[in-house]
Amino acid sequence: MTTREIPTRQRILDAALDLFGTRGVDSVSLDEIAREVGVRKQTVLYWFASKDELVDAVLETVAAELVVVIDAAVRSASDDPLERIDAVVRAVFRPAVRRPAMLGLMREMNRLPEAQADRLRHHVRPLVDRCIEYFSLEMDKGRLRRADPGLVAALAYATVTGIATEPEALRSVGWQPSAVGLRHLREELRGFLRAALTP
Amino acid sequence: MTTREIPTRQRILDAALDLFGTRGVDSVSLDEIAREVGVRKQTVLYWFASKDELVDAVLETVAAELVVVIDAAVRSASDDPLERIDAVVRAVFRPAVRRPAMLGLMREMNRLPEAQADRLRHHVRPLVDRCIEYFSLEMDKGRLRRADPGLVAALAYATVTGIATEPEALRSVGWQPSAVGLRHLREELRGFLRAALTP
DNA sequence: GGATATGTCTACCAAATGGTAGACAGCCTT
DNA sequence: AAGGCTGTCTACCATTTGGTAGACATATCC
Repeated sequence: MTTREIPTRQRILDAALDLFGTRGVDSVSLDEIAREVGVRKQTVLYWFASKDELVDAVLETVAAELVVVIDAAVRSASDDPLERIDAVVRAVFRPAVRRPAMLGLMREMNRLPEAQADRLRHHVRPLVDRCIEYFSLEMDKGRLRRADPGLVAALAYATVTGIATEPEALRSVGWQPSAVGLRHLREELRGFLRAALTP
Repeated sequence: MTTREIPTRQRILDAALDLFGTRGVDSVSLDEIAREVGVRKQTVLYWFASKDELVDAVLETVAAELVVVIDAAVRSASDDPLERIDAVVRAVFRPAVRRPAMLGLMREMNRLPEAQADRLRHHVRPLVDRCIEYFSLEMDKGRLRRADPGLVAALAYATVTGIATEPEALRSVGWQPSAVGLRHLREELRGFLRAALTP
């Protein structure tokens, strides 16, 4: 294996993300991941000492990517808070289009054993704090509807990710998770959030 | 086993709901359910031919209960659409307080294999249709913000259930799923939806 | 060129899982 | 009283799972 190719470890992480995301962490066996990568299970266990460790690594990857992408959106060009929020929404939806498994994994995050959930919170926490701070600021300026900034941030977050990770409700009304479907949805959501957040 | 006690079948359903909801369908074994009920695994398999069938039965129970409770809320006393929506929100949150596993199971609904998801949709579909019809009507009357009624219904639904089933985001801001925490949350959500849905 | 390190493999294993076969005890009907 | 039905049990089983031990090949360093 020459050093020019994608290293095995990375390929394992990629395959694991896709499989965990689409079918759930517990339903996917190491064997399956190994098969997907074209390697033996023991090779997976060589790079990650246990399945738990692999799960942690995948979650960290996702969390880190999300944090980066949302963070970039939060301090986007525009000064208008609603434009900023829309940028965040776009940022959350973008990975959904490019990589549907990402959304599944966000859903998986809510059903982790407490130990793993804790490690994850540690990553996301600073981001949440920053958002709350920002919301609070804009509320003081009167540019966002006055309310408990923490709860509003959580509500907005839960709304966006709830929509993103709960395709069931949306599919029931004929919506399809295609790129164009997502754009339509995002536009509707934009109006929804705009109305909910402005004074 | 006299007929006065709770029949085994029901006790199995109850235990399965709790376990599936809190720990996820795949992570719970038949043995575990049986142990919870105080019976052997083979007794579980006597009442439900396979694990799949048990899962189906549990989901049907939950779906049926949700449909009834939401349906009742939809045609609640008040004529004000926002009061009605609030009644629905209350209806969704009530089981959350009384039986946290219910929420977990609602989350599980989004990660079912396609066959089971289909059977479930069949239950929920009429309810969704009714909601869409209602939204459409109120929009015509100008009492709700004009928009694609299907998408708005889905958004509202996803918002509520997203919030209800995604405690992660809320716990990050110090919110706790206690009865009083839920009340506080519901009040904030009420304002949120009111703003988002009114013209 | 030989030693060492790295990465992947073959060969196992113990535990758990969903599921089957069939015994058996109590109840109901005749 | 006898035979059948119902509900639960004991005893297995094949498969899958996460994980271990150690062989083997290739590359790197001295």
